[in-house]
Amino acid sequence: MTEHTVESADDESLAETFWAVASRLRRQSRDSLAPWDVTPSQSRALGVLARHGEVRPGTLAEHLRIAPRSATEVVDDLQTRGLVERRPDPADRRATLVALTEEGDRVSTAIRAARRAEADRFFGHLNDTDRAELARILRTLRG
Amino acid sequence: MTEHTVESADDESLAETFWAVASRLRRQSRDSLAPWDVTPSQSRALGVLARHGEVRPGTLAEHLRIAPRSATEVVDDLQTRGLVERRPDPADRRATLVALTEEGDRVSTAIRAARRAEADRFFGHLNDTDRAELARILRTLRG
DNA sequence: AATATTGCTGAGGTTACCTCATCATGAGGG
DNA sequence: CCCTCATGATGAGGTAACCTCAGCAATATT
Repeated sequence: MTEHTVESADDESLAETFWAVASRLRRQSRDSLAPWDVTPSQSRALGVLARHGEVRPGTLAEHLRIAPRSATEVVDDLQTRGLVERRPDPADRRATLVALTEEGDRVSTAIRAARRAEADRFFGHLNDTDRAELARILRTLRG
Repeated sequence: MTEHTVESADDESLAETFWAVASRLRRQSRDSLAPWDVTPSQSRALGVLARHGEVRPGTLAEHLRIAPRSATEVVDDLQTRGLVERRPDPADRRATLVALTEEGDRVSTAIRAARRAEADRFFGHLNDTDRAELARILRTLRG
């Protein structure tokens, strides 16, 4: 007998399974970043900077989908570690531009390789078809 | 030309997409729990208690996959809200049993319904096939 | 020129975890 | 029976990754 609510009994466990996977992935991410003493959120910010070059904190926040204030925080941490520097935005004296330092560039490159290896380890258990399916379905859900 | 590392260029974005979805789901979860002033981690604990009846904090921790100390904390919060009570374990005077109060039972039932509705809203965008595929693939990854 | 908006950051808070140390109780060996 | 070791819970204290709200400076609007 088909239910009115879409497979309700299973949806709860679908969410649960999703979170179980998330937690595994999170742990593994954390571990694979350990060599650089960089947290996941810092590494995400490094990724944005590597892809977009210098950006304002506010823009960084948009890319990371976090509040501007939170981006300031991540930038602070990265600056303390010498991976990033702030310079005045010549176009607007209120604004700051955040850019990778040379070391930030080196580290972010290394991390990108490590993340790739980590993703291979994690998603590599799946065959090509399943991986493609997963990507497609997740993109649907991302909204 | 097929790569040696499994679709490396896409795996990074697969992880990214995964996290984007996770973040959306987390926000929605939080919102759907708002009426009861219960946090997601508290609701997870309520779920375990509803399913397993009274358990020790340590057992609860295992089900939630968190450290025993952290379970103590969740129980504290739930007890403060009157949703849970601690009673001595008659079988071991070191131990405590955590059980839902009547209100805890009511709330956990209501939350279960809300979570179901929420999952419908979230995963309901998918057709039956995709939802089954997603469940299957995630179970593979859960390990 | 006056007002509103924008960009950043200080202050302070929250959630959900963690480890380590402590204390009581329980279990097994001699 | 006592001694040692293991176990169950919790106090103390810490962390990451967010958040809001308030305030200041600079720019944009009217």
